[in-house]
Parts: sequence; C-alpha cells; structure tokens
Amino acid sequence: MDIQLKRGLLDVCVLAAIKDEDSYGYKIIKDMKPYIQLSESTLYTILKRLETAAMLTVRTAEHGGRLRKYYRITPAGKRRIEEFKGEWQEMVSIYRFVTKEDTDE
Amino acid sequence: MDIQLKRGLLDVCVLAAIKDEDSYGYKIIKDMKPYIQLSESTLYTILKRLETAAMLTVRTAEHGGRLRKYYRITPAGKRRIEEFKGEWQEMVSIYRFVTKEDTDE
DNA sequence: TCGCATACTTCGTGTTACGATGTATTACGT
DNA sequence: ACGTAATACATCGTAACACGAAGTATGCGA
Repeated sequence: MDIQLKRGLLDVCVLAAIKDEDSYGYKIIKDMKPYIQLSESTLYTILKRLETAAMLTVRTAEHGGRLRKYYRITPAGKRRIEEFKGEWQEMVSIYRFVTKEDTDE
Repeated sequence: MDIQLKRGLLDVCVLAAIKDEDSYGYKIIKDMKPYIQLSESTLYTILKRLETAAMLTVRTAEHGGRLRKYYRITPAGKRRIEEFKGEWQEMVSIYRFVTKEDTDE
C-alpha cells in the first residue's frame, strides 16, 4: 500500500489496536499486520507522538523477567477515533470525486 | 481535514481533476475545492511530480493574452486512478478495523 | 551454545504539504 | 485614470513524518 495513503491511518490504527485492552509494541505490530504493516521504528515514533498528545498513557511492567511498556488509551484517544469517523465521510466523498465517471461515457 | 489523511489523496485527486478534459492550475484548485483544499504551492509541486512520473503531459497555450499551462492525463495516469480503486478497498478494511466494536460491548 | 523470537531505542534520510513571497497580466469598479 | 481584486505560475525554507539500518538485551528451544 502506498506510503502516503497510510500516513493518516497509522495513528488512528494504533489507537484502535489498544482501545479494547492495554497492549505493547510488539503485540500492536502483530495485531495490525493483517490490515496495515509498519516497522518497529515507525511504531515507536507514533507511540511517542500519541503519548505527547495525551492520547495514551504508558506503564512499564515486568513480564517473564523482561520489561514491557504497556499502552492504554485515554478519553482524548477515544475522541480521536470518533473524529476519524467524521473524516472518513470526507474521504468517501473524495473517493467518489476520483472515481466518478464522466456523464458522456 | 487532517493533513496526513490528505496526503495519499492529493495526487490522485489532481489526476481525477484532469481526467475528463485538459485543465490548468487555477482551475484544478477551484474544481477540487469542494472536496479537498490545497494551496497553489502544493498544487504546482504535485503537478511537477506527476509530470516527472509521466502521469500527465504539459502544454503551454495562450489564453486571453496570458500564458496558461494545460495538463493532460496519460495512460499511466489513468492506471494510477485504477490502482487507487484497489487501494481504497484496503482502506475500507482498515476503516473497519478502526471502528469495529468490541464483542463484549 | 547457537540462533531465533521477543522487546525497545536511536539515528539519518528522503518525501512531502505548506506558508510566505514574488512576478505579471487582466478585469472591474469608481 | 487609478487602485484593487482575481487570475496564473514559480521558488524557497521548514517542519512533519515513515522508514531502513543498526544497536542493546533477554528468554527459549534444538
């Protein structure tokens, strides 16, 4: 999939990946993989950005003798997902503009 | 609309704006305005990029004593639009991932 | 013990959308 | 005649961003 097309989707996808239960980096990548692929460096950049924007909170916990960072969505993060639903409608209208046939043909 | 979300749409929108008949910068901006807004500097960057990618050709013509650059879509440009339709299906599946409700709620 | 999966981090780079600014001509109102 | 807006295209610098590459470290199975 085209990188540019992915850009607007990535942040909101990561939020969606943690919206039902807390998750951590590696798991987020695996959960998203069937829908959208991203590298580790990209994910951690996004997580940092979303944390700065207060759309998620981070908690470090031990798991199997190893440290994991668990991410939890905040109300602001959930609002972002709702906002995206509205933007999606705009996208749909753009899609129709792009694909609409000329009346002559 | 979120800038990131626009990114993947812009190129293909410009192609859509010229796909039925040749057009020029100012007109393209006005035609796209109801769906997606972009500045002149952005448009001319995109037009240059699409020309380099051989998705459109340019022709300079006089109009009302003033020079205008008319842009015409190429077969490669039309293929790009078709390709976008496929990518859109991926977008739809991502949208569903983002908005799907937890089965418990 | 060797390699693989897990898990997170940092750095440099190329693409890109945009605002600011500039140039020039036409059209229109007063 | 004169000023202002609209038309039309161009360039420059900047900041956001996704990514590959590389690094660090641990647990686990063959």
